[in-house]
Amino acid sequence: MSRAGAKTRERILDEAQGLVLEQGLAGTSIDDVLTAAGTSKGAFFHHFPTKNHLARALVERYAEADVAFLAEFMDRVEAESDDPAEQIVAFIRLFEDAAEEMVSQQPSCLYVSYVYEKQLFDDGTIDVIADVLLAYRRRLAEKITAAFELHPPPFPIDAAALADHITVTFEGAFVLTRALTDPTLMRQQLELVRRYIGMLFGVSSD
Amino acid sequence: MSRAGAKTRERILDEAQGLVLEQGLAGTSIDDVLTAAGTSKGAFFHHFPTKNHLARALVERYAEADVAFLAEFMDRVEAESDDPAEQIVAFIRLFEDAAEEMVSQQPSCLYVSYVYEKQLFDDGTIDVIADVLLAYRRRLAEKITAAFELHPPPFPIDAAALADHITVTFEGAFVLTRALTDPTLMRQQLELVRRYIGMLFGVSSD
DNA sequence: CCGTAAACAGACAGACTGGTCGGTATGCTT
DNA sequence: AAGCATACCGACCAGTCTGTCTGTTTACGG
Repeated sequence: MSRAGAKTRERILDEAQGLVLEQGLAGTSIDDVLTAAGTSKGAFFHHFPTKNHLARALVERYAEADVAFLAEFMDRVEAESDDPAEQIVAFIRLFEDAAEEMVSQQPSCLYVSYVYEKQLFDDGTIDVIADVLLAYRRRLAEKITAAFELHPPPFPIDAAALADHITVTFEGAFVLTRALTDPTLMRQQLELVRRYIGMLFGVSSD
Repeated sequence: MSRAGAKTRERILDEAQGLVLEQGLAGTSIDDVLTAAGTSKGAFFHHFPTKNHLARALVERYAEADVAFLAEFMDRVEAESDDPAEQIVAFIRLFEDAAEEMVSQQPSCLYVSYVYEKQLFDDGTIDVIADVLLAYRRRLAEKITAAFELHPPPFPIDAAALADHITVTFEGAFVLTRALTDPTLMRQQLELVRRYIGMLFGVSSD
């Protein structure tokens, strides 16, 4: 579409994301975003009809990148090994690096902000988040199921729940990281999950 | 102190807690609280000099109850067994029941709301949260350390990190519960942690 | 090089915010 | 009964919020 317009739109999204991650949507005024992005009310409402449309665009962009992450990491670990158990362990290792990077930049997740301010959004916006979480669950759970066929677990265990445990740990670690201002916590927690899954599969997780 | 006053104050705190858990502090106006509590501006500012004082009072009450929980549960599991490993497993089991109860009432944790709206509060308010999290870490970590002496783990593992993993899972499960509207998720996730710790100790976790 | 639409600026409106203030009701103390 | 402190009410104020409007600049097709 527009040539010049796209630039401003991106700048607004970038700055808004930083601010919303830091202080939530309700805590971030449009004027805050304008100041950060160095632009005007006119420009803002030219690109977004309402504040909620910005919120929606934000989470969609965020979710898209997240899904791309999942796909890329999965591709990489599948190229490295044929054993689904080793693939998952390798996946978490990649995840650790990416998560530590995120924490060092800004220890925050847009999903948490959004689900804790639910009433601000129409249902569709929260659905975007649910879809991504379910995508992670599905993709990881099928790997886990395959891994359990090769490496039977010591006790019956739900593959979807174990898949969720990775994202649960990820989101939970953000909370503690913010509360305790400890940038090392994220990696530690994900490493624990990696060890856990390694043990379940009876596979090396070093 | 005051007899009649305490009632209104409590009502304000109760309603405010529900609203803040649901929609965050920035998303909750004083008028919202007044309507819910069926009282007036005058009453509110009689009991709380500012909105932030309410926020502080809220989290202090919440934290106090949380610390009491920790103490009570620990007492109960210590009465049941002398093996620290079994105590921790039993602790998580109690935790599961309490957490499921919380989720069914309102799947939300005040700590998450607060740390994701940090800039609204003075540091002291976040410190209240950090203190509780550290109390959990300390109490659980010393148990874990004791348990590892009786039941050496299969690989070196940081007791504090493992202790944190319980609270990380707890907080993270809230996030997914809210996103997916799945009330069974909390118990599943805590059960996974219980199994994990049971495996590490080589102790039954059924 | 002109016309037209997109891109942007910022003054403005109106609702809502946290917080103030003057006043009243109630109950305890002396 | 007088005096006083606590508890409470709701009109009001100043500032902030989102969203609108008018007008100007920019860029691109013909």
